Amino acid sequence: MANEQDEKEKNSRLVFGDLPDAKVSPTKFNFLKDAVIFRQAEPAHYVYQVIEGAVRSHKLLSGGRRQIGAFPLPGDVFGYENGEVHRFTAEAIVDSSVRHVKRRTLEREAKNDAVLVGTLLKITTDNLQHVENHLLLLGRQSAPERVAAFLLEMHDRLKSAGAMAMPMTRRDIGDYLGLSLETVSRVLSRYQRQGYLKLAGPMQREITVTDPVGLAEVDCAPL
Amino acid sequence: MANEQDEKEKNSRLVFGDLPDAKVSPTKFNFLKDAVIFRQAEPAHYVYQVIEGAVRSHKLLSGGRRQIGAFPLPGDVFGYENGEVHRFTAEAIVDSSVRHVKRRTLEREAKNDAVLVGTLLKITTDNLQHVENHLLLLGRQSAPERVAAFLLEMHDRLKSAGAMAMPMTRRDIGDYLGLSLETVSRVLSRYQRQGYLKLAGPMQREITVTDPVGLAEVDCAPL
DNA sequence: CGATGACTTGAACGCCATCAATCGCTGTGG
DNA sequence: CCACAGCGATTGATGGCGTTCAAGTCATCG
Repeated sequence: MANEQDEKEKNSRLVFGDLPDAKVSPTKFNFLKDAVIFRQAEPAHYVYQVIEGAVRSHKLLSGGRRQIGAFPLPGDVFGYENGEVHRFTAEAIVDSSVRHVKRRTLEREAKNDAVLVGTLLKITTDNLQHVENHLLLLGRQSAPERVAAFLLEMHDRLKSAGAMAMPMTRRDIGDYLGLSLETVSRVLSRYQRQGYLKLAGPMQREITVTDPVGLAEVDCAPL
Repeated sequence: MANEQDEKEKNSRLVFGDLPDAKVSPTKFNFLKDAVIFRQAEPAHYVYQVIEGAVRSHKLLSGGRRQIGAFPLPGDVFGYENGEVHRFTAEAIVDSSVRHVKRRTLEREAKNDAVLVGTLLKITTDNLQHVENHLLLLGRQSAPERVAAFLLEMHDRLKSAGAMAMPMTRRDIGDYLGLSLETVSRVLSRYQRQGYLKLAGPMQREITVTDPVGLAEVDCAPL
């Protein structure tokens, strides 16, 4: 919690950096916008890490309904499944580059490396924790609360001084929050009118949170 | 998937049975209806298993809003957190008995026991998978779909020939599905009228699913 | 420069929550 | 033993929040 960026770099180094060069892929794989990185139910041969760009991982339902589970950003590890298959589909949100390592390799190395085991466990735990918090959001929070939570999450993760350049569309945000794209748009507009944030850029994708404390109050504190 | 009951017994034996007797608690702990087993944010010293009865694990939000994450039933392991604290509160739904083992003990043993490591990983993975599926349900499914999914889940887990004796209230079900208790009641009534199930018993807590295939069609298949 | 895609905003609808009344079962005390 | 209080479930009425449908604007791209 103290320094998320350091954590991320530590994970990165441990999972991707400390393996023998022959076994880890030094190559960057490039994916164009909307390209599929892996599909749900495919065998999970690789574990991935975003180098640059942004990814969305989602599940589909009949009728074109979609639930996005996470937005892996640069530094984030994704697609690490303990099961045999991927449980989400992962796509590049914008042109992105990614590196990967064979899951089998990772597991083999882990047998002789207690620290690596811990790192993998931490990735799973963080994953689990994020999903558990998202349960509460999807099950019991109102639209304004959800959008506030999203903004605060991104505010934290991007730790940008100033405007955040959101790579995802309003529809992506909606599918992450269990809302329609119109509702997301309306709530963002309202927050701008109320002075919580400022929208800018060509598609209003640059968001500057001007009042994180106010948003935290809206995103009703747990308990 | 082939035989869930066997899986459960295997996990049970590996986590609770194969440890030196001195280290595993042979005692049954009894909890009265609505008693708290552990609380969210408490240090997670123990891992638990339901022996008999039923448990609910939940998170709270302001305004009395509650999201139940799981209903551990006999044989199920719960409260296994890789982090230092519990992320849910666990309560007995009805008078229940539970056994537990120290997390530290488990971790120590795991260092010399690759199989135990696998078991713990599997518990975490199952956990993760369940929560991920629940995300989709809470984010994108309609009330009738959610109730159908719940019925099918219970139908699978209780593998009872005939009536299932639901230990939880309509409110518990609602808080699990992100619905109001009234909506749960209405949908159940409608399903009974439509011949999908039969409600019986003092508080209509005995549910017999008469048409699981029909319910599976309602609970819109993923893709 | 027309076409496409993303965003916003308005209007109307609908699903589900909320409020409220009733019923049935359980347990308790007169 | 029975009246009554209390809890859970059901069912109806109403309303609101968010979805859906529909324009209209703006930026990007062929």
